[in-house]
Formats: sequence, C-alpha cells, structure tokens
Amino acid sequence: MLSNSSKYAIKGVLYLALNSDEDHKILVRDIYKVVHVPEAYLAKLLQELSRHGIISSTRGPRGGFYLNSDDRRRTLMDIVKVIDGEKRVNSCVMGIRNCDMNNPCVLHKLVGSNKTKFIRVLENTTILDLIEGKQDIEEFFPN
Amino acid sequence: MLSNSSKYAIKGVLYLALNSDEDHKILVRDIYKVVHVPEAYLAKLLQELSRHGIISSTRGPRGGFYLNSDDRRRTLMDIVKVIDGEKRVNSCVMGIRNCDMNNPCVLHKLVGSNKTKFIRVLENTTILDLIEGKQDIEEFFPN
DNA sequence: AGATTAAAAGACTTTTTTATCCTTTTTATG
DNA sequence: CATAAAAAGGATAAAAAAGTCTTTTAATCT
Repeated sequence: MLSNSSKYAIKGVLYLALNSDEDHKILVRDIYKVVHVPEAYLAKLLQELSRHGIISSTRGPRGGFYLNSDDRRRTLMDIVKVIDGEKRVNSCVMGIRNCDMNNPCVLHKLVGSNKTKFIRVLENTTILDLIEGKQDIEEFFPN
Repeated sequence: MLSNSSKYAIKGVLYLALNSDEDHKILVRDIYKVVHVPEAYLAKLLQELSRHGIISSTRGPRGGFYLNSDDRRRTLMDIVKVIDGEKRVNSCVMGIRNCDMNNPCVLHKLVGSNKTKFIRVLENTTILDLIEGKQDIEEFFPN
C-alpha cells in the first residue's frame, strides 16, 4: 500500500517542515540519523521530490533542502504519487485488473472502504496539518 | 500491507472454497488461469498453506487441494500470516520501531485507525463469510 | 577567477520478492 | 505390485525494490 521509500520520503519532508525554511536550508547529512533512513537513499528520495516540485532545494554552499510555504501545503498523497507512482496507490486491494468501485470484487467490498478512507487521508492531509502544534521531531519518530 | 503473494493465496483459497470438498479435490492446473496467478507459483503458495494446516491436500491420483469444513472457518489473517509473516502485517504504517497504539507517531494517529480496521477485517472474516451467497468465481475475480 | 560546498544525476550493487523448473516422495488404483 | 498422478521440495532465474558510489553541475565565498 505504502512502500518503504514513501515512508522514508514522508519522514524526510516532515523533518524539513519542522526545521527548514527559505533561509535555513538543511543537508541530508543532518537529517538521516534522526529519521533512521540511509543517507544516500534519503538524498535520492529528496532529489526526486525536489525534481517534481514537491519540496525545494538549492545547490552549493549554504544550500540544501527546504520547504517554502507552498511546499508546506502539499499533501501526503503528493509525496506518495512521486515516489510510488499513481498506479500503486490506486490499485485494487487484490490486484485485480478492471476492479474498482463500479465493478468490485468481493474483497473490495470488505476492505475497499478502509482503503478508500486511507487514500482520502493521504489526499486531505497537508504537511502543515501534520506539524500543527508540534515542534519536536521526536513526537513523529519515537525511538 | 498485503503482498502480492498473499493476494494470490487468498484468490486460490477462494477458488477452492467455491469448487472443492473432501471428495472433489482440485489441481493447481485447473485454478491458475481463473485466478490469474502463474501455475508454479500458485502451487508453491498452496503447498505452503497446506503445510501450515490452513488448507488440505492429498497426493497421488485423485489427489489435489481442497478445503474441509474446518479450513472454511479460517480467516483471511490466517492466510496472510503464513504467506507474509506476522511482522509485515503488524508493522507500523511508518515502519517505525517501537511505534504502536501506546506510543504512536503522528502518522499513526492519522492513518493508524484505518489500518487497525483493516487488520480487524482480515482477522474477523472467514473464507465461509466471503463465499456466502456466491457461487460464481467471476463475482470474485472479474476480468 | 578559483576553490569549495552541496545538490543533481546516473551507474552500479545488494536484497527481497516473484516466478520457474526439475527431481523426489507419496498415494490411489488397475 | 507396477504405474501413473499428484503434491512436496530444492535449486535457480528474473524482476523489482532498496541502497551505494562516483561524477557532474550550480552556488557561494574568498
């Protein structure tokens, strides 16, 4: 449903939401330990997000990754779509072709409504929503 | 959340539920096309389930896979646990160690209740529940 | 301008998942 | 008892996902 990569990416973005802005950019080197994601891999994921305009970055000295105010209004689904692709998220619980709400398989009826709700959460929750009232990264990533 | 293998296995078991009993056993050869799963792979999965006592099988002429009445009372979770292992299903949405209902990360609060419901469906739905009132495999696996 | 710093890009490796093939064992039945 | 049918098991291959490394490009600061 959600790949590890997507989870990693979300963690990274949440870190940026809590710690960065236009004139306080963040190096991958300073994130990866906190969110428990391999450095080079996290770099790749953030680059991918940046390339798709979900987060921001600049190169060179004093550069790094950061979120501007538009970035903060991105939803979790925006991230997931870039990392996992649209197909994966929308695919039938049972992986059945041509199975959707109109032509549902039996499992779909059982599990489908949960999945739909899950997707709706991803679509309706922005980064900003998530960090509201939080200032400690530990609240997101205990242990 | 659910591997392809688990989905395959569930499909196979549903086919058995609709078409087999103690004295009408089924060959993998006769299932795989209907449920759109590679023959040898489906065989492997059903063998695994049989080995764990989730479904039944006998070798030799007139042998094959089948469900007895106990098998029919198995839940979807029984299948998933054998194929994916317990860990995968119960792992935190965010893959965070030591994150659970008692010590939840922020994503957990958002998405966690959906996931919990999903797990509860898997745990509470038996094969028998699923096929109730159905007699056509196409209703499960359209297309 | 030159050196340095940091992301961007891409090639490469490893691991996991999915899938296939071939041999062995079991069992029903003629 | 021989034979054929079927699952069981083991070994291997292919594909996808996860992870690493190296080079290139861009920004900044002497």
